[in-house]
This record gives sequence, C-alpha cells and structure tokens, in this order.
Amino acid sequence: MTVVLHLSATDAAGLAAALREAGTGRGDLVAVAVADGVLGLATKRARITAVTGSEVLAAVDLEMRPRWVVWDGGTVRALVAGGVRLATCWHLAAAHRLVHGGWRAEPQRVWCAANGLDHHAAPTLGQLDLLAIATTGGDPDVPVQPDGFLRPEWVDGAWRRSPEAAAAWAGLALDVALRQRVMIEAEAPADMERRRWLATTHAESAAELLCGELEADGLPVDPAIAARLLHDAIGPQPVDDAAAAAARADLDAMVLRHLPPGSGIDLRNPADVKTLLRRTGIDVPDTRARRLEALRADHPIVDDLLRWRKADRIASTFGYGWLAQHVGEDGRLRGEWAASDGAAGRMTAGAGLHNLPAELRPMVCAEPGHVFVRADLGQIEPRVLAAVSGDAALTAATADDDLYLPVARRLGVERAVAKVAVLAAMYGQTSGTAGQALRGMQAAYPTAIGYLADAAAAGEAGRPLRTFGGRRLRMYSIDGAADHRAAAAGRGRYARNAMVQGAAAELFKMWAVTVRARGGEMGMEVVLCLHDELLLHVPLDRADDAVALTRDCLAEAAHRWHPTSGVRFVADISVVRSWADAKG
DNA sequence: TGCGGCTATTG
DNA sequence: CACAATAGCCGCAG
Repeated sequence: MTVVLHLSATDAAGLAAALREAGTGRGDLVAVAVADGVLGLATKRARITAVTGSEVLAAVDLEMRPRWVVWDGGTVRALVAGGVRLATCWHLAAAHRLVHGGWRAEPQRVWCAANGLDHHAAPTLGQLDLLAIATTGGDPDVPVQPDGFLRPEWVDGAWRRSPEAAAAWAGLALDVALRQRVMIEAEAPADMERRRWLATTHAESAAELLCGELEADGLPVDPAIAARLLHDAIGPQPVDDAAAAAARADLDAMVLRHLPPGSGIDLRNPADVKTLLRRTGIDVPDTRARRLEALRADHPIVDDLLRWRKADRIASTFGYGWLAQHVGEDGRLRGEWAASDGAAGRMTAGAGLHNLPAELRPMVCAEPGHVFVRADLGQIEPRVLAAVSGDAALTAATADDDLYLPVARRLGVERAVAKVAVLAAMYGQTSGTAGQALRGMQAAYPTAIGYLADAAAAGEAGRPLRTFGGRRLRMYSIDGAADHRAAAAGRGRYARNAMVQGAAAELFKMWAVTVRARGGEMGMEVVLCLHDELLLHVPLDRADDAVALTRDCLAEAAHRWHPTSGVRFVADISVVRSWADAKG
C-alpha cells in the first residue's frame, strides 16, 4: 500500500512545491476539485488541500504543465469563470463517453463504469431514500459507501464543504482517470490503436476546455448590423405585445390576402396550409419548401407563402427576442457548447450558433483592431473515409484539391454524379441515380466501400462499433417490433455514417485544440467551431501569422490523428472582417 | 405540461 | 427511403 502524503498550500508557490514534493512532473495526472473558496487536489502520491482561490492553478499550470483531471464540465466552467484556462486535462465525462458510448456521464455513472458496478443500482438522493442512506453504514465523511457506490450526498456536492473533502473527491477523480486509461489500453487491439485512442482522449478533453471558453467568450456581433438585418427582414422592433401581434398579423396578411377574409387558416399549422393550397388547386402530400419551390409558377400564393415562411422563421427563432436573450452588452453572442454529441461525437452549440441563417451572418463582425481568420476543411468526410479505410485509390484521389474530379474520371461519370455516389455510399442511400453510381464505386474503391459495408452490417446486427479514434458507437435495438427490418436498416445507415462523421469530428477537434494551444500567445481566440470550419478572432497585425499557424496546425493535427495515412487534407483559409465575407 | 410531427436552418 | 444537429409551433394526450 502506497503511503499517501497529505499536504497543504496557501498560494501558487506553495502548491507547486507540494506537487513537486509529491513527485509530479510535466504531463502527470493531477486531479482537481474546485468550488467557492475550496480547492482540493490529488496525485498518485498525495492529497493536497489548498486554502486559496482557484486562480493559483493558472500559475501552476504554466510552471508545471500537469494533465489536470476534472470530473466534468462543471469544473471547467468554474475554472474559466475564475479566469483559469488550463492547457490540457483528462476530462472524465469526455473519456467516459469515448470509452463506453452514450451521452450521460455524471459522476455516479462514470464511477460505476470505471469500477464495474451497475449504475442502475446506485443510490440517489430522493427523500424516500433517506432510510437507505441511514442504513448504508460506513463513514459519511468517506465518499465511497461500503457497497462501492459513491455516496449520493457527495455526488450532490458534499465535497464542496471543505478543502479536505474536495481533495478526497479529487482522489476519486484520479482513481477513475487511471482506470479509464487502463480500459482504453486493454480495449485497444494493438499499440498503434492504444496510442491513437489516448490521443483522442486528450483531444476530446481539450475540446471540453475549449467549449468552456467558447461559452464564456462568445461570438463577436455588431449590434447595429444585427438591428439593420432584422429590420430589413421582419420590420422594426415591436414596442409591446400588441405591436408584436399587429406585426405578426401584417406578415400573415401577405399570404391570407389571397383568400376571402375570415377563412380561419393558421399558416403555422401544416394541415391548414395544405387546405389553403388545395383551395387554389394545388394538392401536395406535405408543404415543405423544397416541394413548393417547383410550384411557384402555379399560383402567386405559393411564392408569398414561401417568403412568409422565411420571414416568420427569422421572427420566431432569430428575431429581436433571440438577439436580446443571447447577445450580451459586450456584443458577444453566447450559447451552450457540447464537445461531443450522443451520435457520432460532433460538437454542438445552442443559441443558433450552428444554424444561423446565411442572411444574418453579416452581423458576426470582428471587433475593432481585430479580424477573423476563417478556415474551412475541404471535403473532409471523403478524405477521412480514405484515411480510416486505408483505400489506396481513394487516398490517391485526395492529392487533388477537388477529390471528386479524379473520382469522376475513374468512374467514367460527370463530377456531379461522382459526388452523389460518394455521398450516397457514406449516407447509405440505395435509391435513385445514386444506386447505379454506387456499383461503380464498389469496383473502383473496394476497400472504402467494404469499410462502410462492414460498418453497416454491424449496425444492422446491433453490434457496437468504434470509430478510428476509439469512440464507442452503441447500437440501440428495438426488438420484436413489426418494423424490425426498418429499424435495422436505420441503424445500418447510422453506423455507416457515424464511422465517417465521427472520425471527421475527431480530426476536426484535434485541429481546433491544436490551434487553441498554439494561438494563445498571439492573442488569438477561437470563437466558433462548426464541424469543418474554424473562426478565429485575432489582432489585426497578427492576421498573417494566424493564417500560417492555422495551416501548420492542420498538418500537425492530421499527422497526430493518422501519421501514415498519406491522405491530403486541404483548408480554405481567409482573413475577413465579417463571417459572411467571401472566402479566398 | 410533455411529446411526436412538421418545418426551417446549418454542416 | 440520404447523414447529423438545434429550435420553434401545432395538435393531442393526460
């Protein structure tokens, strides 16, 4: 049994000294639990209580560069709020999602998975469980119960009561991190995967830090331009509810004027819209814009309806209310960020950051003395497919700036057909013109198509998969249902796509966190991550440096992600004042 | 009040 | 019956 030192510190120098005394070096795991005025740390050899604010961690991070173990995003947000931006971490929730799949990753669940316990049997803090807690026994000051589960009141925040408790909580975090690392190493089929999956864990963890910063910093927006765009799209800002209702009625009138008054049609009700169209002789199974687009010439009401839809969408989702709710006094648009969603592991964002209509993007402007560096990965998914499948012919095609040109030549088809064929293969489309081109793909790129087919087969059978970077993709089966076959086919398409989309997300995040790590010293801020696009806010005089750095970081990330793929990744990088500005 | 369906936007 | 996501509004069940 290793003797664990109990150390204490009151400032950054003392904390650094304590860590040195515990034998901590660069890259070593140091767990940290942080709450208001409470700071507890844990290393393999020590539990450290720090009677000081969390800001001392910034200095220690700079000096010692350990890998900080944190339970979840709560710790990250608390640290960022306290001005602490760590260089690296081991994020238990992120590692849990990677190793085990699924989305939920609260401490009890993460603890159970790391310790081979069934989290369904874990105690909760409901009133009805008070008796159970009382009879569980053991020392309430010890966070782990005799039955091995975390004590629910500790999960609920009891660890915040003192530095000693926080250090004990950090000790558990360290324990989980070590077990997660063992699991990754045990699960990986070979040393190559072991190293790669650990690299993914590190990148996913850093992406969690980045998300905390994206939430805190926000996206620069010019309020005057925002106001002008909204005015052009939906009119002036209503002064009260009555004015808002009147504005809405005005907007509705542009469509309803085609009907006799008092028709009782609600434009927001698809069934009513169908009725409305039928009255003008148009019969459609649904009223989606894509379908109505073709019928614009049939009756003027169609065009008015489509224009109304566009305006109504801005008014309801991206109108003055949205602006007031999500854009702060400092002109920053803020939303919630998640470093990996439940399906394939892409980053997600709220507050419209990922689906802001193109016509509103001119409002996203660099602040005075700054510019944006906007960088897009070109054709990332087919290039990633070439890399993860190891298809030599498809890899050769990535040498071209436009991968679809050599693919089209090889298939003997038009570029547009080749593009549809590649996308159809990755998405699992079987019908239409894509089906035919797909057979050509099978012959020309058997390794890539075989990789996708294997993924689809696993999905259909309900077998879990791992992406190239090691993320577990769970397959949820619905058994006994009449649509069993449809569900299996759906899982097949999901698996096929998730293997590519997920791997692309892993590469993208490595790129993003590399940029984050390298760009800090030039005053660069990552302000948006959008699946294959990075938006960086940089001081005007560092724009050229930032462009070069972004390109270098892509090469570095691609190499770390897959050192031997031979795949060429291309980025379109430009310096712009507004997000909407043309590339190049 | 919660949830599925429909629709729109984005990559 | 082409993949992923967020988000609003409607109708309907409870």
